[in-house]
Formats: sequence, structure tokens, C-alpha cells
Amino acid sequence: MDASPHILIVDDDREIRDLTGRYLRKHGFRVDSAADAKAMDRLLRDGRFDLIVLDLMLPGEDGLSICRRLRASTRIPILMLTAVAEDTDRIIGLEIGADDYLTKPFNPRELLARIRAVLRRAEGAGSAPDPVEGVLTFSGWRLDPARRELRDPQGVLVELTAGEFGLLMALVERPRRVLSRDRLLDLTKGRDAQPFDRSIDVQVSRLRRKIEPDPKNPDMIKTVRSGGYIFTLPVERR
Amino acid sequence: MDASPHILIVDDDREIRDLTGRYLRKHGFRVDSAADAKAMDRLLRDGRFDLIVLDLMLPGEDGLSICRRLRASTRIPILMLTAVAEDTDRIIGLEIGADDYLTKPFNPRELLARIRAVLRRAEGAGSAPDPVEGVLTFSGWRLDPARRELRDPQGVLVELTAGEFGLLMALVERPRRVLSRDRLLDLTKGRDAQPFDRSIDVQVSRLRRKIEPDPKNPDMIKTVRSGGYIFTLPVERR
DNA sequence: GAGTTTTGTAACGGAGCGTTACAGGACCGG
DNA sequence: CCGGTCCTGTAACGCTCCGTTACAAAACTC
Repeated sequence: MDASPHILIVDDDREIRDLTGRYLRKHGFRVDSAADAKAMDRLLRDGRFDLIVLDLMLPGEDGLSICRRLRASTRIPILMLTAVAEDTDRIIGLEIGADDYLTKPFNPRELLARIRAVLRRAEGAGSAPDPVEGVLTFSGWRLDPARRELRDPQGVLVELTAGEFGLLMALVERPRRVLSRDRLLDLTKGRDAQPFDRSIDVQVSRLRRKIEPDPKNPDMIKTVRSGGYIFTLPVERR
Repeated sequence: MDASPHILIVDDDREIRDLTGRYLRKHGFRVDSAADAKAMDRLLRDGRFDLIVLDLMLPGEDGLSICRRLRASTRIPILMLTAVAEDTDRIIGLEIGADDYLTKPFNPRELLARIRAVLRRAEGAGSAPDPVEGVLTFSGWRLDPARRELRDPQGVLVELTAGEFGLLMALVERPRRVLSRDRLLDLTKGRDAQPFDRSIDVQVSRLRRKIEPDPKNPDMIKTVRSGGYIFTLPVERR
């Protein structure tokens, strides 16, 4: 699991986009939204989404058409919204391939519950292993995501803070690749860098102090000047 | 459903609310209750419910009207209660969309049976498999949802309060992944967090005191700073 | 080698968390 | 309906973590 699930809301009603977006974000989702099919296509091109909340009534291309079109090319779960509780709409929506259905006005909590249900199902379909994968090892070290533990080659527990652990995970899951500070911030905190943001540097420094034999001449986590950081050791998944 | 089913009782008779509430809780449900439509709306706003037990005769807006209104916006199953065994009422109730019907005075066991039946039907429709069955085990511990009891590796019963049990269930049913406080609140109480809500922290603390060998250095329930909590042990379903 | 940019890290203070104490509410027997 | 007991949310305190800032060291440019 890279980060929290990413939801795309497609609705022409700005209030719905804003309120629902805020609500879902508050419950741990990443959310983007689009007012029409064109904006949606743009977002789909350069973002990965786990689920689309799609209004039936839209200016231009309507929800059913979009749904049909999306189904032709992808299996992203779709949750349809509609203003009217007409069975025919519901049936058409589900026949076309929507994964669930909700009529407006809706209780945000119900939307949340249905999104979770759909994601759970979709995940199960993809032969869901546990959300947290197995242990990662590198030259004798063992990094266990489930237990949130790091052990050195002697098997001794190395106490890491949550921030250090998250940073190490981000690096070890992408070994031998330069990761920019921006990317690392996104991976660990899910946020963008602010001007003069040095938090990653400081965390790297603290992490090195705990895992590098000689923190002054780091071996595992190397600095790439004006590039970022790179985890140099080969990593095995168990 | 996610954790134990959440029932909302709407009845102006306090005794019915208290007695049935207690009875249902004893059988593993989460229960809230409201004396009238207004109180019900308030609860529906910030709690998610799996079923509503709705009295026909209420001060203010009556049960039929409420039922009709609810059906317009949601599919939550409704079980109607009425003091009179009139067929016309029953028929109207069912036509309007109630899922089942019970006349007062009723035997709590019958209510329980009907609630279970309705939930089973609703669940089948929503194609959400209910994992509530079976004992959960982790490194020798046994957590039995049906009996609502926890036994340590020596087989000794560990006394948990309802809240502690619910929290442990929520964690153990989703092992090895980080659950936010929000999510845990939702799973255990079916409600949203309020600003500065620390109730989950306190419950976790109390739970650790009962199940962790060294509560100061928790092993089973770990904290993920600014993330939530994670149950670290692999869980087997029996 | 001087000047500039980038990085390392110490230090400070705010925020997140564990824990306790307490009070209101639920539950239970009378 | 009432009093006692148990349960649980809230407030408060102290500790740890981590983002920010500041300054020095290192790396790079010309």
C-alpha cells in the first residue's frame, strides 16, 4: 500500500465536490474532483485512482455514457450518484458496470460506508494479500512492516520513531533509486514541500545516526546532491 | 457489517428503549436510541446504523411518515413496532418500505430473531460477507465474538468491558494495518470524531493494560504517530 | 580560492500521545 | 424510583517526537 486510497469525485455541483471531498479527506482518503467529463479525463491521465464517484447527471457527456466508456478501458470501481431514486436508472447503472449506487441527497457517512465496501470488494478481487507486505531484508537487516520493527544483522531491535520508520520504508521499498525530497515527503507525509522545507534532511540525519555504522560517511542512505537520497543496498522481500 | 451491527431504536416509551437496548447490547449489538423523530435525525446525522427499530406511534412525526422519509434517502433496513395488531397498519408499513414488523408487547427474543433475519437479508443484498463468525486466534490468544470473551494463551479468561472488547475486535479483524482513530471510532462507536477527541487513546491505554505483558512497551497494539494504531500479530480465523 | 549553493545537525518549541483523575451516565438490585 | 457500582468520555499533565530555524560544513562553480 503506497498511501491511502485515492478517490475521484465527478459532479457538476461544486458544493457536493467540496463537502464530500472534505469529508472523505477527513476520513483518510486522498481526493480529487472534476466538474465534467473533460476535467475527469485530464485527471485520469496523470493520476492513479482507486475509485470514482460519478454523478449521473452532468453537463456534456452524462454519467452513464462515461461509465460505459470507462468500463471499456478500465476496471476502476465506480460508485454512481443520482438525484432521483428511479429503479430504471439504478438498473441501467449497475448493468453498465457501476459497482454501487447512491441517491442524492445522501448521508456522507453512507457514502463513506459504500466506498469502503466497494474498495474492500475490489481489493478482494485482486487476490488481496495483507495490506502490509512481508518482511524486507538487506544485508542482514530485517524491516518488518507489520510489526513496525527494524532488527540489525545481529537480530537486535533498533528503536525507530514513526517518522524514521516511515522514511526508511519509503526508501527500502524503492531501493537503488534516487528519491527527491518532494517524493519522500509525499510518500511519508502525503504532503507537498513548503519553501525551505528541510524536514526530510533532518529525518535522514536522525535515521542515519541510528542505522549507519559511520553516520558521517553514510553507506546505506546516500545523498545525491540536488537530487535527493538513495538507498544503496539490494533489498529482498520475504 | 464492519464491526458489530449498529441498531437505532426509536420509541417514545423509555422502558422499551432501555430494556430492549440492554437486551440487544447483551447480544453483541451496538445500540442507540431516540424518543422522537428529531432525536433520531440527530443520531442519524453523525452515526451509521445497520437497522432502525421504529415505533409506529410517536409524538410529533409518526412512524409511517418517518419510514417514508427514510426510504426516500436511504436503504437502512427498518423494523416497525406497533401497539396495535391491525392488519391495515401492517400492510401500510410494509408497503412504505419497512422490512419487518412486530406488534407490542413483544418477546425480546423474537425481536432479536427478526433483527438478525432482516440483517441477514440486507447483507445478502449488499453482497457484503459478514466475517463475524468464528473464533479469532493470535499467538495463543483466543478471541470469541459469539461469547464475547477473550482468553490468554493459558486459557485464562481476561475480563474486558464492552468498549475494550469492541476495540480489540476492530483491531484484530484488521491485523497488520494502520487504523486511524477516526476509523476506529467509526468501527467501534459508529460515530465521527469530535475535535480533541481522545477517547480511542484512552481505550487503547486501558486495553493494553489488560493484554500487553509490558504496557509501557506494547507489542500487540502499536502506536503509529499521527497515523493511528496497528495490531501487529498475524491472526487466524477458526 | 572566493563565492554560491546545498547539506548536516544542534537546538527550540509546538504537537501528538500515554496516563491519571474525575465526573456523568449506564446498568442493576432493591 | 433510588442508591451503588461499573463503564467511559473529558480534562490535564508530562513526555517524546518532529518541523523549523540557524549556522556551520561540504560540494560545486568559475
